[in-house]
Formats: sequence, structure tokens, C-alpha cells
Amino acid sequence: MSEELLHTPQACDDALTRAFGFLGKRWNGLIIGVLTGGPATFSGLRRAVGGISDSVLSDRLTELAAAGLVHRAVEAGPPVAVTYELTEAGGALMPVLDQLAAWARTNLPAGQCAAEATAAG
Amino acid sequence: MSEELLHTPQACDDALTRAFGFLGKRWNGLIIGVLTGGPATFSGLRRAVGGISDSVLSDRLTELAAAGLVHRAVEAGPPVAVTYELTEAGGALMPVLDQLAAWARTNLPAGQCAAEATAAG
DNA sequence: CGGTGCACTTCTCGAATCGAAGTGCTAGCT
DNA sequence: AGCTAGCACTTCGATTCGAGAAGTGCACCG
Repeated sequence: MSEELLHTPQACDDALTRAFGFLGKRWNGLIIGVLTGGPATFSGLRRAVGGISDSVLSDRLTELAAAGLVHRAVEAGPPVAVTYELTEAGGALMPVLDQLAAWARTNLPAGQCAAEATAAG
Repeated sequence: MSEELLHTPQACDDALTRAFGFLGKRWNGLIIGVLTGGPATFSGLRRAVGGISDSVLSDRLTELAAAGLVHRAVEAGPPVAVTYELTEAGGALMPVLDQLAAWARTNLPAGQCAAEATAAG
């Protein structure tokens, strides 16, 4: 048990660990997923992800912004509007999430989009 | 009055929702990530992911097995040995996790594998 | 016989999350 | 003008989740 017992047990999955530091938090994955469809507002995001609470969404958005994955654009003017959108780093996740969705469609039971079903015919 | 702003709010990210039903749970992503390196035992897994507790690992493994992502192989014989390995569905995640790791290496700060550094030239 | 490792389970405590309500401001209806 | 409604958050109380330690039964090592 000195040198090695397994073939590099977890060589570079250190990157995975960091990735799941964000994606492992209950809603982060979905939030980014929704954002891949374009910029959104706070309440727009809340509706899109469905089931998340204001407080958690606020927290997650702050985290994501601090990590540089999403950009918080505050539009001045009388009605202060806040828009969230992916940064470059966040956008780089789009193909990954796309593959992930494809995987879920193929390998996870009980679920398929109506839009998908029609294409099958 | 611009209705164009909402272009299919969340068309098929229903698949994402299902995917993150698993990956959104604190350790599931890492567990699968470790399993992509080959089959492992309970304690082997515990060591590989690092920081997870027995109870949670047991829960996650049960969930993953119930979802058909990992296979729980019980070897009889006097010393009952249990081995966990990815099923086809779980194995299909490997390329996704690979991309995810690549993304993390590129876009998440403070982290780089020694093995990667060599390729810098 | 005593110590160790494996595969789990059970228990308790603190953290994370939920869900609803509250705050300050603007817009639309009457 | 008064009232309702929406947006972007924050704060509060309650539930659920996860961490850490210890316990169980069995086989191997010395």
C-alpha cells in the first residue's frame, strides 16, 4: 500500500469536483440551463425554473455572478430593471448542458418533450 | 407590447430538470465521475470522492442503483464483496463529465492538473 | 483471542432550503 | 387619487438534508 493500489484513483477529476461545486448545488444547473435560452429577469428566472424560492434564487444568482458565470446587468431609468445573462464562461457550458439534456432524454425514464414526440413520426 | 422577448421559455429543458434531479444532489456527480474510472467498492468510493460520509454514500448509491445508472454486484462467497459499476446509462454520462471537467479546467479559476501542465508547451 | 477492514444502518446536531410575507418603487385601471 | 399588480430583493420561521460518530455482523491476519 505504499506506491499505488489503484490505477490513478482520481487523476484529474479535481476539475469535476470544482464543476460540481456549482452544479451540485440544488438549482444552479437549472438556472444556467434556463439562461442558455437567452437573458432573463429575476422573476422570469423564477418562473422558468419552477419551484425555486426567491431567497434561494437570489443566493444562487449572487454565487453565479461572483463566480463569473452570469452577468448581472442593471438598467437604470425610473423602473430599475435587472437582467441576468451568461458570460463567456457560462456560455461555454451550453454544449455540455445540451449533451446532458440529450443523455437525460435517452437514459432517464418517464419523460419526453411533446415537441420531440412529434418529430418521431 | 413586444411579445417576441419570450422565445419558448423552457422548451425541452425538462430533460435538464430530470438530469439535475440526480446531479443536483451534493455528491452524485462525483460518485459517477469516480465510477467512470472503473468499478469500485463501497469504501473505495468513499476514499475516492473524499469527504463524503458513509450514510450519504449509502443513500446516493441506492438512488443511483434505483435509477439504473449504477449496478450493484454482490459477489457471494464467504467474504461477501459488493462492487459498484456504471450501467450503460451511467456510462453514457462519461463523455458529458469529460466535457464538464474540460470546461471547469478552462473556466473555473485556481486549479490545474499536473498532467495538464505538461501539455502547456 | 484481539485487531482490522468491509458494507452498511442508526442517531443526533447544525446547515441548507423552503415558503410566505415584507419593503420600496413604478405602471395600469377606475 | 386610490387600489391593485409586478419587479427585485430581504427577512423570518419551519422543514429537510447532510455531516460525523458509533454500532452490527462477518471474515481475514497475526
